[in-house]
Amino acid sequence: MPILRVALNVPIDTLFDYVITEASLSDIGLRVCVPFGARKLIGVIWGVCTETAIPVDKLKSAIAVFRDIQPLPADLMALFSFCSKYYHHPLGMVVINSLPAKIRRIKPPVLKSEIQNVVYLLTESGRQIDRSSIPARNTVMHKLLEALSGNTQLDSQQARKISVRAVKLLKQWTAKGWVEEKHDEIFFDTSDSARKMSLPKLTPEQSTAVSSVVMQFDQFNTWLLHGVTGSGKTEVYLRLIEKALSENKQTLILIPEINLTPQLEAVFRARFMKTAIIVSLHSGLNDTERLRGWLQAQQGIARVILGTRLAVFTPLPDLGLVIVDEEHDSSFKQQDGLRYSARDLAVFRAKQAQIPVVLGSATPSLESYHKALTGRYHHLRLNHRAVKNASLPQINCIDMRSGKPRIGLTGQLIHAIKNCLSQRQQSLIFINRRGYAPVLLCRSCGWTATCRRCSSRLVVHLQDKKLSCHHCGHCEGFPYACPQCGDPDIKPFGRGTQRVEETLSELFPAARILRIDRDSISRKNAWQQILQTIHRREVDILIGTQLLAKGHDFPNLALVGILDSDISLFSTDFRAGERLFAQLMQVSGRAGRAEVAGRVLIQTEYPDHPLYQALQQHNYDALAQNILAERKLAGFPPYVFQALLRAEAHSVNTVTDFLHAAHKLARSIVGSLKHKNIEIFDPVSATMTRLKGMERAHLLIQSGSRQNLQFFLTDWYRQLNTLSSSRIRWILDVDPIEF
DNA sequence: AGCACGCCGACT
DNA sequence: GTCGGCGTGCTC
Repeated sequence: MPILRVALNVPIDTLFDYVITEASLSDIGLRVCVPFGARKLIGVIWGVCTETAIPVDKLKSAIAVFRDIQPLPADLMALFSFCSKYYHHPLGMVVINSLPAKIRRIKPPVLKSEIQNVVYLLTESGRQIDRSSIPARNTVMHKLLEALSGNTQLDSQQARKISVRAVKLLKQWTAKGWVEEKHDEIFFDTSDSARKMSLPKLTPEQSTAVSSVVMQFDQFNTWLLHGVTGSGKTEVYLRLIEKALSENKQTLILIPEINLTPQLEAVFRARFMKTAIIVSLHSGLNDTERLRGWLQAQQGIARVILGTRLAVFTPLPDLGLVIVDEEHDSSFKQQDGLRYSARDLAVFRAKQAQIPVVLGSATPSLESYHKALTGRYHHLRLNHRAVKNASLPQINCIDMRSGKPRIGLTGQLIHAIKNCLSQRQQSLIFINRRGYAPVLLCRSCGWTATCRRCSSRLVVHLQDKKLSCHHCGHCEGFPYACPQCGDPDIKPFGRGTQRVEETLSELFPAARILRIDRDSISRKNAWQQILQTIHRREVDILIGTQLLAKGHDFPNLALVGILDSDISLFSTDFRAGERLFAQLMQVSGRAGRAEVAGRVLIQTEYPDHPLYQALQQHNYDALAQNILAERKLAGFPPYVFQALLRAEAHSVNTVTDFLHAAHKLARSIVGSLKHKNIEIFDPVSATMTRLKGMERAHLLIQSGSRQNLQFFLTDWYRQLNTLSSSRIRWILDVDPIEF
């Protein structure tokens, strides 16, 4: 009897064998339902063979093989294997967790209308409904009828935009005969005329970039598309996608996890609406939508796949091009469970498929930049802005060494805002700290409000009279007096977005001020409305956190003011400088993108700091090379490769005991002389020592050779498994970016 | 990760 | 005498 080797979603890095009456090699990659202990699980058939090392009395029979969906393609399975080996994470967990939730269930999904979009339209009797007979308070019904009037078709996604209940209503109306369901037929005009709409003219730099990649379109190459903000990287992507489409290839585009997906999606749809199906895979999708996108990609129906990091695991039979936009963005690195870097895996996929991969950024990660400098990546530069007359903003520091203003805003910045207001231009104040104030302080005893579950201070949110922990979400009421000494003189200390908003509305009572941070964007589609409000010039002053910094165009923005960025200059995290620079470059890039000249003012006590100097000169290279030189000297990435053993438990002792044992183990493994070049550090507590009630610490391993590090980790990981107890939770983080 | 098994304290 | 607490260990 044949034996199935099955990958299961359990934290044991091994395949499990099952007997089955009939199976063939073509079943590899199919889902299978198997008994596992006392429960039933779904797994993926990783191999079919006739022998097993497992004693016969232990072998069980598989329950059912699912053939509703094509097996996972071999290249995707190879990606999973690589991922499991490289990140030292159980294979089954890698595989199963990257599949759409609907096909991870023991009960297979109902697939009938998944792939083809169903559209709804009014029937003859539906058109004769007397709308006045429907009570006015049934607003959803009215909106839906309005949307369907004039023979308009709606798909379920459009219906959901009207209301979440609209989809259900459509089903009810279908039953009543008011509405009919139709399978949307997909017509594509693949003629040249359809492709060559009126395209924007490329700048010489853009043309060079496009033609360089196009010339080597049939081989693996990593291209670092290094273009200043507003230089038109998106247009380069669009031309390359067009090339891929013309060769009948699929394109995978990875984007950071921010609310910018709809924007980019709209741009892509506008360009390729007539020529290709675009699928968007982001966190806002429900299970059905995600499955539909995944299946359309897997069947080759979708030609352009736009998604956040998880999309790197999509099956793509005709993959011809990979793009990673904002490649420096840290959201490409998963920060729990399997801690993979979608950017690195994207490069792996391109290599696998022997196709080009384009990493785009205005401020590349130092890892990528270093690879470009050393020739492993091809460096493509866009040094000029693409829009006519749009120049890079002028960036200046406001020297605060002579004294910090009590209200947090210098006279110079206030004056600049006033100027903008009088010229009816918009300004943006960037402060990367939400809430009213970061600290609540007792003036007489020095007590500060701290979180019970985390080693963090509670942030003052004055508007709802709450103290809130930005790490675990814990919220509590505002105390009337100091809980330690009883003194009622407790005061918010420092500044967040809310306080800046308060100050500015006092200074400019007539100005229309809009604060944009995670607190102000509570509702889901509020973001779209906010952007429209800004574009319609219904706002004079914007106040925002990094939410505002990324990717959006604000054509009328003339001034960006940056507050309190100095803290990051002296962070213990060696990547803080790199991140701050990227962020400030990014937010500065919001100014002067169209024809309004832009200006950026940075309030700082360190105007001579190399980071600000480089920023003022728009000189990424100077700073990057400066930091690289430091890193080389100090022996930091990208000159060494790191792995972090992260551990957490309720008690500190459990964590330290485990890490000390792991440390001893590591030393003995290295001592056996099998391993070279491995540097083992002592266990230290994490930057956030306590998080959500868990004590956290870690142990760093470093090596000048990625291969040496991997050899070591494989040995170490195997033995760590025997060391663990139920009290401790641990994980290996390969190429960590947070500590 | 689950889930069973197992060994000790408070209940009808 | 048993219900249930969660520590330990196994899952093809």
